[in-house]
Amino acid sequence: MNAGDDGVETRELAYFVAVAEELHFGRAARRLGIAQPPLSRAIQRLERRLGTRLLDRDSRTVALTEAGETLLREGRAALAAVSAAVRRTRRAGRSEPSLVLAAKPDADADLLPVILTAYAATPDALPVDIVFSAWERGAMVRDGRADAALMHAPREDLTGLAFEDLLTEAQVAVLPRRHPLAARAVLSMADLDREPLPRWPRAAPDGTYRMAESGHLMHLIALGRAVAVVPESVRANLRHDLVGVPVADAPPTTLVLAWPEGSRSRALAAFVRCAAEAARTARPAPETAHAAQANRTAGAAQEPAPQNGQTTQTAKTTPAGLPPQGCG
Amino acid sequence: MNAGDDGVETRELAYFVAVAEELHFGRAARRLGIAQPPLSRAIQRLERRLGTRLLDRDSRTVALTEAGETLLREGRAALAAVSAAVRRTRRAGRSEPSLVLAAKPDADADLLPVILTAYAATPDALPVDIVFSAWERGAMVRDGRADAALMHAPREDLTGLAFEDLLTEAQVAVLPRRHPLAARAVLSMADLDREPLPRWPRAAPDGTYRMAESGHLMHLIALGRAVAVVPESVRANLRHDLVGVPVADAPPTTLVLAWPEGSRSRALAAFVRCAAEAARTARPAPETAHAAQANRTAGAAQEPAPQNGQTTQTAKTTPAGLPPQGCG
DNA sequence: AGCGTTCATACCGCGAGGGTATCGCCGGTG
DNA sequence: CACCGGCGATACCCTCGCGGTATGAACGCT
Repeated sequence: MNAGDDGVETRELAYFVAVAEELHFGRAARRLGIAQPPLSRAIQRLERRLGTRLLDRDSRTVALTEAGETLLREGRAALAAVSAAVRRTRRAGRSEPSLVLAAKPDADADLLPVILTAYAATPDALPVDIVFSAWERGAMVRDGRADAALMHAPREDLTGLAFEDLLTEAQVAVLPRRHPLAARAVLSMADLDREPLPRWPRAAPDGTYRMAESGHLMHLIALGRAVAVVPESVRANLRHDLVGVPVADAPPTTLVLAWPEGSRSRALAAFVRCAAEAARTARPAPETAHAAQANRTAGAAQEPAPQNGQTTQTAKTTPAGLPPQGCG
Repeated sequence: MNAGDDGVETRELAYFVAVAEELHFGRAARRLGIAQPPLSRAIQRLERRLGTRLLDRDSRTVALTEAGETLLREGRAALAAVSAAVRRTRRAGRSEPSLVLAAKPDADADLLPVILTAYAATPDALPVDIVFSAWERGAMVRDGRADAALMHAPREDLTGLAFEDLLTEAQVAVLPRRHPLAARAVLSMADLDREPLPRWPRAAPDGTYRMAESGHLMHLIALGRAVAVVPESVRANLRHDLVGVPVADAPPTTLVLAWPEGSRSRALAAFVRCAAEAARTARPAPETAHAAQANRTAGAAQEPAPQNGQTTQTAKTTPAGLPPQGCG
């Protein structure tokens, strides 16, 4: 019933997104591998089709209009959806199927091997490819590059994803062994606020500075250039010159297995079930009390959608297909 | 960094979706308003680009392959995202902004007028357009036709939406006044299972048979052709020949206000906040004074003529700007 | 004023996309 | 079993949209 579009093609969206990101027709055209005039015309055509001005441009500067802002945001989402469709279709067409799991090194609470061996013992287990990424795992699941990802619940943005809790743990501050606070039995966030050092994860929403690898961060900490607040399970793998001190009032972190909303893959459902069970049996200990998932908020990046105490809750869904019973 | 697509255009996706839905090139072509040969070639081109066979066709029958299934699903989502982007951009470009709220007649627990008047009293309240739709409200929010929708939480699919709970209520069975069970003080789902009548909402996930308007359903029930399990608030508006009997083990229903995940609209955020607060304050004190609201139009309009059950009807509610009580 | 930068316009050539005609295949049928 | 009808694929043509080059117009800078 619904044709789905209005003659707006993905190419045009990609063109607009490029211009909106560069705010410069020449650079955008170069990035797109085309000349500048066709790009100008494409934007004009798009504006004509939408019946709205998208960019305020005065031959000296380019700025987004209100409509342009929304098209940038929505257009990115639409392009991501298209390329997710393409990727997932390609993967579904491969003759030898497999699962791609995105993980973050040193951040799986040593659960990864447990999950993998448990799943491998499953009747129709597929091969599982692991890809490591420190800060793109959510995007990888969303755009079809990965089938699932291990992520940290309140810290990372889970909008658009379905997920299953694996393990909730308290957080510790990672400090140099000789740091004044390192001897304390427990800290508070206020203690760290008084530290002159940059703290990680930092609140900065823009991609100012990201840690490509946790080893780098640990090195920085050892050098006395930063402190970090991380899930307590990383204490097990800390360098000898670092210590982890519990932070009493740091919100607990939940390791979750996330996958694209509405996935119908039977294999994925089996993997999720298996991972959840593996996590449950591997950590039979009833977790550290406060499990409150009250504000599992969307706004990891940028400001949260509704600005006042408004909380955006993400729907928690269960894997679609009915997974087969038994996990090894 | 990510171009966003692979040269796959929305037109091609729409073409494929049409064929996949019709499973017939000729009909699909007719539906798309093009001839059949170009459609065949477009599908072939798409298959070549994706490197996968999407349809198994033997000049007598057309069937989806595994990859085709996923492209149908994902492609629909991608097309919805594109048209959502277009619609939202168009709306953002309009000079006189407004909010579009999708509601279901007779299913708002009489909360709609409360919410509307409360929001209208807000400082920068926008005009609110109400569109009624019995079973498409989620899709309307997802694809940008509406900014928000009143939905019922466990009953309706909220994936891809952010939402805020407004009101949780128990469910009642609607029965003809002379029905044997109508005299009972309370029922169980098992009682209804033993009924030979079709029960609504039915479990059938496919769009076998949908009730375009609740009046039709009520009529069917009065005729003794069906029974329904609905939120207890509809008892207030039941026909005289029907009664509502509590169903003890029916899961409670939550009326939620849902909006697109990641919306950045300030107006929407204000509306959501206001609705939540209105619901909270309206609840403890059941309807008394505000029933005679002049603005009752929204909740009262019930007889619009949707011919094929598909059409939705709009009613514009301008903020009269009279009522007291601020919302923030 | 001259120059460089930047977006818009003019004009042109090519190829993708659509149309018509037809073929090949298959299943039903008298 | 030959014929017909329906369907998707192929062949061929044509148009128009997209991209390229050249140039114009507006603006900032020196």
